[in-house]
Amino acid sequence: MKPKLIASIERGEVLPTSFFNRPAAHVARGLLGKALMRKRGAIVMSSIVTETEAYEGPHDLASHSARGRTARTEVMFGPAGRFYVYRIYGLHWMLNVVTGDIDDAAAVLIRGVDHVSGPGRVAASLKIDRSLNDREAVPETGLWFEDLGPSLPTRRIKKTPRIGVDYAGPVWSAKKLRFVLQ
DNA sequence: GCAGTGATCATA
DNA sequence: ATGATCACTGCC
Repeated sequence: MKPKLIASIERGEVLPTSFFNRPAAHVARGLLGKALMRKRGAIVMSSIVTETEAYEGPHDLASHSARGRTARTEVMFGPAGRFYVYRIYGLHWMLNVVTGDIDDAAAVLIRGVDHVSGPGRVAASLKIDRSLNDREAVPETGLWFEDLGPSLPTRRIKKTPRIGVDYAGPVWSAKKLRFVLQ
């Protein structure tokens, strides 16, 4: 399904930096049901976040930051509310938003919006690439989040292990840090 | 099931 | 410089 044009939907409040300056799991859960806004030229699109994954700090063996501070992961060690965008398998862009305090090195992966399933497809549908890396989630960037209203009831949120993180070992691959809007 | 695809990082 | 790995997707 194509994202709706902004003209046809109600506008919400821009999520502030403080929203992201919390533990990754809280942010991942909190982002479900929020609007992911994308502005390119004169076109503004709005998509509802339906699936996320939390990647905690360097102690989380599934997190890129567990490998230490590198050129790629540098943004994870920075302030909350910035995007961490990287390419995987030479093909797909992954969209994350950094969470927690500086040096927490945590982030949330956007895995699904509306009827778009899979993080690579999310980025493709929103025309997201490296140019968004290390940019702030504010309207001026052209990519940001908005709160549309009341928070979701817990029963609509399903928690499961994260996808594709077997390399993290039995303990961290089993942690229920994936959040899906039912 | 598995090929495609290339950046990234450790090793040298 | 070289090689392994990869928070995936699409087609068999």
